[in-house]
Amino acid sequence: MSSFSTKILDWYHHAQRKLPWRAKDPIKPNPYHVWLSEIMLQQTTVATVIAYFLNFTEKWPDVNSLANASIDEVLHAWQGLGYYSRAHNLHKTAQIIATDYNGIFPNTEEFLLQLPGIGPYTSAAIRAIAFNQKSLVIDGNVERILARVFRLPFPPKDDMKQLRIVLETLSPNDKFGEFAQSMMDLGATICTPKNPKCDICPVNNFCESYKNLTQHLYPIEKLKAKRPQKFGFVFWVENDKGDIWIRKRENRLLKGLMEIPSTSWEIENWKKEEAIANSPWPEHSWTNVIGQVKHVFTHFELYLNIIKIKKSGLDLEDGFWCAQKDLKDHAFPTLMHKVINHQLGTLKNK
DNA sequence: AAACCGGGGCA
DNA sequence: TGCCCAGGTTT
Repeated sequence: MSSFSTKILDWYHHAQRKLPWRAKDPIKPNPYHVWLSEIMLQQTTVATVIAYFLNFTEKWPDVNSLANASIDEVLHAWQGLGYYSRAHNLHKTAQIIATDYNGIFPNTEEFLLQLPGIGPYTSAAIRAIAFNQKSLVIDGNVERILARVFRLPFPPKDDMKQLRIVLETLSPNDKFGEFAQSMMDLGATICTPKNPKCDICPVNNFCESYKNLTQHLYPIEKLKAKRPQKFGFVFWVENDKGDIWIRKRENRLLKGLMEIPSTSWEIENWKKEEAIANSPWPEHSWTNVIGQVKHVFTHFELYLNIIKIKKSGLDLEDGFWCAQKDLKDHAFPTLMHKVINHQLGTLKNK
């Protein structure tokens, strides 16, 4: 009787899922590609990541060239991908590897964990996939598979130690990188959150929940808190030439990205007069609200009211005029793309 | 231990 | 529209 790992590795080789960061067989994995893809894939789907990965590797073919880029260039290439602290940490880590490691990726947990943006998951993934070391790679896919195979009676994140123990019992003694990737592929394509395709699953013989057709009951879920709503105003300022006043965010949320100036975002909606009093230009006569934009973050829903003035010769320190055709050269979060699109139509070159 | 941090895909 | 997701850092 075949083992779990034999079955899933056979399936993995047969499926031959082609992803741009995956090395083709005789060629060794490129640690730079593995690292870059793993950072991009945090909280982000494969379909979204592919285009960003291709663009990054074309712009910056190796870790040294990425280290030599400016943070603004990196943020611009990252815009739309979300979780922008990943881009800051990516850039910092590239510079550390270029200067402290002579451009060579470290391959031990001790050194990998010292790099910004690399925690236990990413360290394990890099060691397995880039260096074929034995490590226990546990992401959301693997958690879901383990919960179903073993009918785990608790939400997976509540006991990571137990997860490592049961994963160990399924793991092979070689092909560590392929096993890690095969588990994540299985979770992404067969052992999916909804409607898992158990009838064609290569390891359904090993799955205790499938034996009782209880796979839909696993993993056990935690209760989630409801997302609060927040409200703000954005101030659309144009001069005679049609240029737009923009500035760089200093707040921790969306730090380093550009914005159309806005109030803070509060639980209570602003009255228009209060919002204006808190704008950089409280003395000017603003239009009524000319548009509204909704954006959902992980932890709150944001509703923005847009108001507008036409003004030239502003003399503020925290921003600058940007011609409409040059907006594409700056890194805006998707939230601000919605505001710009509302005013100007589709922003080109997004 | 819990809160914080974005966005796109999909039913 | 609501729910899902290839985590790490900060508090």
